[in-house]
Amino acid sequence: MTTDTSSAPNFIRNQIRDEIDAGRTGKIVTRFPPEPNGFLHIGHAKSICLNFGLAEQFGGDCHLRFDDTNPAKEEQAYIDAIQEDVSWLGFEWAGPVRFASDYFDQLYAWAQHLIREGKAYVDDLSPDEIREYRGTLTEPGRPSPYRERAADENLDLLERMRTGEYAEGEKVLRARIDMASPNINLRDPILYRIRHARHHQTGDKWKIYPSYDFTHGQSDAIEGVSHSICTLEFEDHRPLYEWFLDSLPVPARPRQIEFSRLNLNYTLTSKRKLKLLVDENIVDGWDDPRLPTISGLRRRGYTPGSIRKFSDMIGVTRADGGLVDIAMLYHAIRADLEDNAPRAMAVLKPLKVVLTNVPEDHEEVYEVPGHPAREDMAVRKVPFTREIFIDHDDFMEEAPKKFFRLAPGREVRLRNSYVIRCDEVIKDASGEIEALHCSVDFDTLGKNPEGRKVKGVIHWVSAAHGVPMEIRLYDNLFLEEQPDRDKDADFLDHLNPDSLVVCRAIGEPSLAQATPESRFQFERVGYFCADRHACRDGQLVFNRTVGLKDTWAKVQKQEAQKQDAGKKG
RNA sequence: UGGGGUAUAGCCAAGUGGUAAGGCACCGGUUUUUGGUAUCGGCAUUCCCAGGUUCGAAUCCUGGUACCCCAGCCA
Repeated sequence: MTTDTSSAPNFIRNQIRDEIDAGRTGKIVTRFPPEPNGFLHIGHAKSICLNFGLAEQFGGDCHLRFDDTNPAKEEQAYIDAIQEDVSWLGFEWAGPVRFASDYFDQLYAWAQHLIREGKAYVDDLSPDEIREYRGTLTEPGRPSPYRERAADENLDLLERMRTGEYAEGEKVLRARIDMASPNINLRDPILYRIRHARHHQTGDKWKIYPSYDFTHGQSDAIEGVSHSICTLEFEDHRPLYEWFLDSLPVPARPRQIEFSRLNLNYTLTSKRKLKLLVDENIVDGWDDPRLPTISGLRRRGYTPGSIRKFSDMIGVTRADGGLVDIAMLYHAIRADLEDNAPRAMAVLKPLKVVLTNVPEDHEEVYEVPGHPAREDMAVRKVPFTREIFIDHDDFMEEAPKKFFRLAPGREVRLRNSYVIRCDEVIKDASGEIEALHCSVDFDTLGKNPEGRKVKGVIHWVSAAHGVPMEIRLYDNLFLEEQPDRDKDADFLDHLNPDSLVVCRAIGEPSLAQATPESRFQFERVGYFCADRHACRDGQLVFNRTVGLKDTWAKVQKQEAQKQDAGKKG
């Protein structure tokens, strides 16, 4: 898979191009600024591809900066996981990993600067009172009684907040802007709040922590970020972002640009809700293959290239309220794996077939290409014996005409091997099919049979040589396109009870060598990835990344609908 | 009902006054020892709606409509 830089244009890229052409900008510096309060998901991947992609395209830098201003929600484990995800996607940040907390000293000095300028004050109002004084969407706010405090007093109070003299919630530092602004973000936003919490980077040094608004733009400025790209919900914060840059002696003048965040159907891209699924053990951790987390996609079998391709496909715009079809993600990974995944045969629902005209001790071994179009991939040895397994879905006792597979009296090609005919169906006492007796046409190896056309080809595995495997068939976690659309309902009501189905499968012997995270196409079935945790110590465990397109399933569905309509009509 | 945004096909999305790119999905043909892949063809007389300007409008103007975001000491 190519890791070439995206060629897809977008409004941000066009804008930067124009700025460069007009000589209005210097070095391009972007940043990816996650808060380490959870794992990254596909929506973050879009932002990562955008920010790192822009830096690559324009010969600039992209920083990785943790926006760690709220120690109550953050953990070192998330910091580690986020770095691994970004690296896995194939991006390298410029310079060291950065933290907003690296700038806490500077931020504090700037807060003092604001106080001296009469642009900030310590407020003693309680959280409830602050909300009340803030007004509503349609009514202006009122000034706090503490708004006119003298600079010296404010300086002293802030210092005492810093050293832990007050309890949480007792005091805050606020910007002094405009309590009547129609933009609520400008109604004296909070700059610092008291938190007696240990911070993962700064330990117990601070008892107060700066807010996002007071941190973000200044951090960008300190790092020399030229373009600070974020999602649409921060658009209303831009005047505030600029107010701080205008009010402080910052070393650079970054510009904030917003784009719309990604919504994918049949899943969730809300960190809070993903965390709930993890915390409630509804899924198997943050890297559960059903989650749209980067680590979940990885474990499911997605490649970095496929995620980058997907990002290119969906584009970058300011249009909101959209919902991207997950079929696009499926397309992206199929396109990658079609070219790059070696092929193998695996039987998910084994049905024994006895080839009655093959001697008991007969054995032949085929050398089969690893990939139909890639000669660089190693050939594999596929043994053929009297007893084999085929997939239950490839046999029907009473088969419709359009069924090109095995049925009593019908012929089918064993992939890479002979044409066989089904002579007899063996059942147990309860009437369940136990095995099939078939006969081989030995004149069909590598050539078509005389005088008749055999349309069907099915995969199979030698019973004597096949290796047992656990296969995990993953499907969408939710049944609804937008599980959290109804704000008053519980999105958990839409969970798909069949999002994970486990199969006891049998694979061709070459699969015994599969290493964790190796990917295969199981021919006629789908793409599978050896589970990075469970596939070890001789255990073979594969996750279904995505199925192959299935025209037969589509035909079946249409036939069923026709029958339904027939009954009703 | 204050403020800030967004509307182009089932979905994503180019397009910036010269006569609607592309991708996904879908439908059909060809090839095929994967009902896969590949390949060929189809898929918006019209751009949220209504007026207006213009030789010419998705693009400009006016007035509507729908949807998204904001009232955390979260980010």
